[in-house]
Amino acid sequence: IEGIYAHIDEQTPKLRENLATYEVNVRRNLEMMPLVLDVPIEAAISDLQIGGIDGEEVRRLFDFLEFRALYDRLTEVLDFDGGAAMGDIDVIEAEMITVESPAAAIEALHALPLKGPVGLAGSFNDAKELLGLAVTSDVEQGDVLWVRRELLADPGVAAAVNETIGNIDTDLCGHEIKATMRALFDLGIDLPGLAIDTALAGYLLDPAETSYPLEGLLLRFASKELPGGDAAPDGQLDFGEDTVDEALLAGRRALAIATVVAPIRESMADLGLTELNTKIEVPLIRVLAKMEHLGVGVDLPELIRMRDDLTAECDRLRAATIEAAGEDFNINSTKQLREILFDKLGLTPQKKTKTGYSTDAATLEKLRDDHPMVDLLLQYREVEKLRSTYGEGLVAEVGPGDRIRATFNQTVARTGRLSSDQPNLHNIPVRSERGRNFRRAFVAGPGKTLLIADYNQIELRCIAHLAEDPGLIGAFEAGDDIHNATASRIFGVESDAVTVEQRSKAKMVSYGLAYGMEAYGLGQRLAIPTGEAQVILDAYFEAFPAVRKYMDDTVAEARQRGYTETLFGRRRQIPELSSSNFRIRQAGERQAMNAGIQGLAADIFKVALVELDRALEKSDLSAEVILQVHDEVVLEVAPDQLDATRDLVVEVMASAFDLRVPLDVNLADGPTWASAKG
DNA sequence: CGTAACACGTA
DNA sequence: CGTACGTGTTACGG
Repeated sequence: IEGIYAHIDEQTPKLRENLATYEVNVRRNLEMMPLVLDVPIEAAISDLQIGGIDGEEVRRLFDFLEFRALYDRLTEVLDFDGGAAMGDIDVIEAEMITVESPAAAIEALHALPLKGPVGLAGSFNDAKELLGLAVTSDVEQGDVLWVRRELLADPGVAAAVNETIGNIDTDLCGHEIKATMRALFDLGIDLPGLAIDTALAGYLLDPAETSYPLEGLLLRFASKELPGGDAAPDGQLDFGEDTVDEALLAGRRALAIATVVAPIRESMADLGLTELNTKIEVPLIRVLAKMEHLGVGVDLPELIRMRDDLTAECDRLRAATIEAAGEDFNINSTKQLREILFDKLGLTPQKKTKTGYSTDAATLEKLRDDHPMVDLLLQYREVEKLRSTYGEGLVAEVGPGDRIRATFNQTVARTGRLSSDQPNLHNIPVRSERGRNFRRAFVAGPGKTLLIADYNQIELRCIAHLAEDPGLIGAFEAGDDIHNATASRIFGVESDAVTVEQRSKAKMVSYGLAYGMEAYGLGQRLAIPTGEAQVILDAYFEAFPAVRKYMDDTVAEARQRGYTETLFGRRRQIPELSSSNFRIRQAGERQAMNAGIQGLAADIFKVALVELDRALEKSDLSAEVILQVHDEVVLEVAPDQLDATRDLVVEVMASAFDLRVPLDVNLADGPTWASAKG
């Protein structure tokens, strides 16, 4: 506790700020939910990140921070008596049912009651290989069946799993279950009956968290703990008991999941998240697991060739840049580069970062004519990026069958989008010619071809729908080139008289405003004075007045409620909206403006993905979705089914959701990902 | 070894 | 002084 106080002395201003917003939330909770107040105090303790200290210390901490009044109110309403509530937390314990033969496993699986929520927990080793499966048998008794991997690999056992917990009617529950589903596909096991994933539920309740550990949910929603969870902190030796076996750890987790499901469902219902969860997010888990399981084919020799070519050119450009600089230095070090450019060569700094003058591409672009090394450096940066991130990076991720199997994260992006890692397939280059070449290395499997479908201007269409702007809606309904139509209205010229430059500016404005861009930012991007940018912005809002009203209303509503909500009910807290810091508050306003737009587009896309997978499974087509990039899907298709698959994809994507404007879908096909061009 | 900072790729 | 991400690199503290 002394350590905490010492820390508080340093951090007091920041802590006070956090606690101020926290207090607002608790007060609101107190007013809104006077009967379910066991949640806030637990949340309070975990929010303060002082888990492990007892009630008396919590009280002292509240006291110290001058929140004694709040504490008193909480204890009064909660009947929370300091120490007792913290001390008497139940610990989850499991009684494992283990089986030694396929026959015993099959019998045990069929003997599972499967009544009420069934907790399922996979166990993995460091290499992320599945070690076995824990399935709750009797949650009250704490009985959990453990089936280890060797038994799951038996076809009879796999079939029994499919027939029991794979049954669509099972109330199957998991936590970060996608990884388990993905591993089970290898064994021919499919779990289409999944009803809820508690980590995903945690994300829907608050998408701003960085992770959703089961331990935290268990404490918050069931006031229980997992034993042995408090491993020795990093850097300290753990002199605890012998290694607990994997089966028991997974068993406890399975029980914890089954325990926490009911109150989590209640919370989701309270926030209106049930339909979003059951209709979209949960079904999406299996679709993503399938995509991850299949992976995308790569032309490995081609990829290696590209990497080697880039390496050679990198070496050449690095040498040339250092030669031009007249001094050896680490070209990848911005710190060293700054000294060369601005101290030694005396070039004019453009803008500053936290640690000194910036050396980013925009800066270097302006200095290009001032010294020969600048142009070489820009070339080096471009090639080095391609070499390291995409050349080396992609080659390192190629798996069995020359396929790359990324992870599609469903609980990361605060807007509801997906993200991809290991590798990130959402940022494979496309804009520059050289970068785009990497897409030629993403290929269809043997005897297959790729079909690529993407939504045309989906975010702008979302704006048109949300703002109900007659001008925007009219342009989309007429099927006009939207940037041309916008330019025509902004600059007051006939649509056939719009110049390339005007169209480009209109495009910049359209996308900028979805992010809350202001005149200064627009001016920077268009390389024009802020005043001129303001004129363009004013003209835009005059042409599309409903858009400005939508933006204003959205921010006002978000500020009043403390969160934003998409059309599908996806919530996002934005505490920055009540910050006393002008800059932070403005950032919050931009996030609020963007959340409904990007979020709606993400929701529509998720619906399309789920329905596309469902329609393909129902059809006799063999096509499979293998990639997703925010508004684009890539499918692997048998060439003789191309026409039929195209029809189905367009139909499903275009009708995923009824907006006030049509959803337009672009199609392309070919042997590689490069076949698609916007 | 982990983290911050910078830079830069995508929608 | 435009939103949302993930990765590679260097620098730096423990």
